[in-house]
Amino acid sequence: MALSTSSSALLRRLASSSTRASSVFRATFCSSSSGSGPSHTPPPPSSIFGDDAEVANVPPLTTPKLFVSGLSRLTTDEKLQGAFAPFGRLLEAKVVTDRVSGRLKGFGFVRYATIEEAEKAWQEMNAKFLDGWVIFVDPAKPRQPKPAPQQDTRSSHAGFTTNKTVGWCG
DNA sequence: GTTGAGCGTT
Repeated sequence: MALSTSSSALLRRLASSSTRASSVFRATFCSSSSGSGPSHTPPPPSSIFGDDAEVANVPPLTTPKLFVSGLSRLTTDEKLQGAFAPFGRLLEAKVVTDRVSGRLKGFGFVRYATIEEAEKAWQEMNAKFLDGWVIFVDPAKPRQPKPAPQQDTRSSHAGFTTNKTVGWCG
């Protein structure tokens, strides 16, 4: 099963209406009871994993940079930084702003010092509330394929000049 | 004065 942005996109639809999201969450938690069952909640079988409870539930990150979506349009860099700061050393926390409208796009990026901290923040902050909205954390993709590394086009004196020996030596 | 897809300006 693919546990990735797809599922996040699905959940985000359910969590969109903040005021009416309670019914969605309630339906999620009430799905165990089929109706004719008592209100007694069965304890979780913690010993089912035995002594070898090693589940690869969390794939390792390949980048210390995280993509945070679902942000409120009131959430700024500082808010993002304040929310992700206690989980590790943030090297950068930025929300993306639209240059045309001048407003926040509703998602941002956080970059930690190590992948380890980024993983922790990922687990701790994914599908959590921030500024009244449910945010989703995912590994960030590389920013750009680096299209133009600035080659000097002014070099008319490039090292490709064919040194033509003109003239006769005699 | 925001209501919602998505991966960024330096």
